[in-house]
Amino acid sequence: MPTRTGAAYFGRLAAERPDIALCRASADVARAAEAAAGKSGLGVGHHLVLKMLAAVGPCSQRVLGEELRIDRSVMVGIADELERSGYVRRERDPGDRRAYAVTVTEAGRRALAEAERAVPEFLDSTFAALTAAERDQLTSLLGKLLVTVS
Amino acid sequence: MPTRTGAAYFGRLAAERPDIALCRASADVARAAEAAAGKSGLGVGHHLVLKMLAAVGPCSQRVLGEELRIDRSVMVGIADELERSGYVRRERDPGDRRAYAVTVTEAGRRALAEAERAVPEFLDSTFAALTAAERDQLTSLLGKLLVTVS
DNA sequence: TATTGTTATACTCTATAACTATA
DNA sequence: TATAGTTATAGAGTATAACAATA
Repeated sequence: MPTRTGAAYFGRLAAERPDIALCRASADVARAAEAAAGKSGLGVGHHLVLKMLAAVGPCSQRVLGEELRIDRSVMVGIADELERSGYVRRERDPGDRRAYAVTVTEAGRRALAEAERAVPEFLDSTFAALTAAERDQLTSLLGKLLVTVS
Repeated sequence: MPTRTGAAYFGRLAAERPDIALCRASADVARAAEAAAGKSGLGVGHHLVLKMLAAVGPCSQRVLGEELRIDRSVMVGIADELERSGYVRRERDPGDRRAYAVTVTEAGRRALAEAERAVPEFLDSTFAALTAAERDQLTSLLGKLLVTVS
């Protein structure tokens, strides 16, 4: 039997296996996000840490990592780099001197604001195949999924 | 300022950033898939290769890799392991002697059938938070996304 | 020249274990 | 004992470059 092309097989697979569709879509989106993040000079993890700090205030590295699902051993490097860039300060938490109170600086807020400006365009191009309503639907479905799985 | 907990911050983030929700949901699902695949003895990639071969007939490693998005250098190892398990044969393609015509064996079909039996339960538990209609919605939305991004 | 399969290699992500200083 | 941060390391997953055989 000769070799067939198998073209368009993936479409059938994705229709049958939401898990596979989810993982491949995620890989594509993650790659696009990395490319977009690269332009602003902030990695995705750095961006998220800055964003969370700006939203909830000073946090320990443990809390940042738990919420953002970044391992503490990885968080060390992200905090190092953010600190070296002047975007973050590591102050000791007076209530628990083992922990840092990681704090955004003004420069960090500016870098975040600049990175945030690129987000709508990134989302629009990445999710261009979906209408606004469909995008909301997707967000809602993923939200339900996340509650149980994580 | 004392360190705050930041609990439930991720929910807000996911509601605002479908890309992040997608990537985290995917990571969770992939982990569940790996665990489920581990039980049947077939890795996820091995399972997919067997499934595609059973569905479309003998394929070259290149075609398998392109469709399943597995790099050819990785496909070598998967084909090696499937061959060593007796699930696949590598016959030379008479039409192009550079390429193999990778072919499922009977043992391969049996292993695939057994692995496939575990899939519905895996999907039901992984996507338990969604109704059947919502699961279809998700599949359809991801399908639209995949067409453009990939 | 280009392509299939192969090998070696590298890079990212993630995870684990062990250590320190604090609790 | 347990926890926060740190370091080193190891394992996946993915990607690149170079090579032999063939087209």
